[in-house]
Amino acid sequence: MEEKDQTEARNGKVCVRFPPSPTGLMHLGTARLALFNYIFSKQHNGRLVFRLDDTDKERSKPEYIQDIIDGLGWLGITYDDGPYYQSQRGPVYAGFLKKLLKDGNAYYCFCSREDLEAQRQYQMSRSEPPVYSGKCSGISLEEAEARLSKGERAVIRFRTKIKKIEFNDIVRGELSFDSALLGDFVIAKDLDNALYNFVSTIDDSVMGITHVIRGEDVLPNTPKQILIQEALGFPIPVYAHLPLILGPDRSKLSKRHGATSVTEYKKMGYLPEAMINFMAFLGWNPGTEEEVYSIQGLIRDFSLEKIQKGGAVFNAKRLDYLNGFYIRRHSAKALAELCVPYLAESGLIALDEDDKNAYEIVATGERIGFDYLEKIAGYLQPRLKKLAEISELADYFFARDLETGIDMLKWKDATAENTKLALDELINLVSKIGEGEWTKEKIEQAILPASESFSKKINKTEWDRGYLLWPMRAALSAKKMSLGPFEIADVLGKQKTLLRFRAAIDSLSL
RNA sequence: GGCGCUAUCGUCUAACGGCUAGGACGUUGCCCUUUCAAGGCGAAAAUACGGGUUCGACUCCCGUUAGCGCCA
Repeated sequence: MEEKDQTEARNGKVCVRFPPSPTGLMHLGTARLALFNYIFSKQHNGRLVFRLDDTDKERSKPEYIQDIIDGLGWLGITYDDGPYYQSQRGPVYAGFLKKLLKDGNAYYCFCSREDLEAQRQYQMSRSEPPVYSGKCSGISLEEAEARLSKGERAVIRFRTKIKKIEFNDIVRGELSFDSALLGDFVIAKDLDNALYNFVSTIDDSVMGITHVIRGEDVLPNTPKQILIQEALGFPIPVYAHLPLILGPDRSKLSKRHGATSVTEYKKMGYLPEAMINFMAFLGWNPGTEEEVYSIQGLIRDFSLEKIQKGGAVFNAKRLDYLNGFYIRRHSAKALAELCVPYLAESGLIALDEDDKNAYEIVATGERIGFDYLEKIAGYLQPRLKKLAEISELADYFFARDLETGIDMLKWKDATAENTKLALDELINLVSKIGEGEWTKEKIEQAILPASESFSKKINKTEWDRGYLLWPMRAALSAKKMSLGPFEIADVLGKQKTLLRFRAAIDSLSL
């Protein structure tokens, strides 16, 4: 409720921001921050500003910017304003630095790195807080500028007022910091090179950000930012510091965990809706037992107040489960459409430039329609955790010759002779099914009863359909694990099914 | 070293100060089944520790421990 009051007090739209540093690919932690800001802005009919905090010129790369933009696009996270680039906003920051200098809220510091380091070591050895001594705080602006013009080097420090800084964090409640422990901190290397902490504060204020929703790793920066905002007469935004996403070792998710970028998840065949659902439930839950949430559901039920305070370890198995769940929710048609790029990527099929509904099986040159893919997708649906797995699970539908042989084809203790008998029987049964009635049900009706009597035929006392069905499945798939035999036969069609049975008999080399 | 944040099954989490501490993933047993999945029904699995406050503490307070974060 308090949050609402502060929101209204801003006399306008709620405005949030997503300001990644493009110094690496966008991983889950960053994407989740974007997601929560997006949801919050939608809930309040507000505005989301996209800003690239690219002041680190060495580490910021255009390809990382592209990766972030691609990732957001894929997840369906849109923004209302931006992207802004901090690297292009130098004059704005210089202006505010000059103002602080002129008002005496900042000053030039000529202390050398070595002196500062020595002082810090000394303070730490005496268990004192490592704060700047304030040695240069008495140097007037005129004197400082004179020294600068003579080529002396200096940084710009903020003149910290000793006070208790208190603010209300939506996630963490009342927080208070003693500014004496901060000292006069550095805000810029010089007028043209303001530091991260300073520029992001300036931008948040200038851009009218009402709610700063960010990771708790920057929580210790907040008092400094509030001090800067106060000195410049800016309103203080509402803060919400979210718990971090952790790697398996419980440390902040980063590159060394192999933190996968969002675009990488796309390549592996994760669905954006699964990613959204998964990310939202890292640190948040609706307080009910409902665990399936679309973006619309999140906009309806999400609230910052319900966010967990502790960091959340990323659980890949759960993501896989969710992804499989969402895959199963699609229609066979929709799933097949999603799978086409993966099948093409792995070289199983080629797209037809002229006919959007036609594909070519690369290994055989055979032309197939979309219905072939749709059938496969429908059958494979329960086994798919990631879209990219389609290629491995469906490869035998796109193969020319299969490697079978006795070890693959025999069921349990069956001999090569038994197995040949089974395949002969299958050819016989299948031949009787007309092309026009070639469906999974018809094939099953033709073969299942025979499979029940077949074990007797080869003098097995135990009733076991496997003596007929395993060779069938193996002959059609050449795999120890695959779809059911009737499903495969259905997809393959009568001709290819018979062909594979004969090839299997040949592979027995009797 | 200083400051800060955090603490419920292996993981994500639920539980106005009041039930056998609930759910999900994972693990596991059974069912279904030619294989592998999916599905159905079960099981094991947690309040970090120590003090208070209270008739009663996962919940509130203090301390300890541990983890993490920030500062160079």
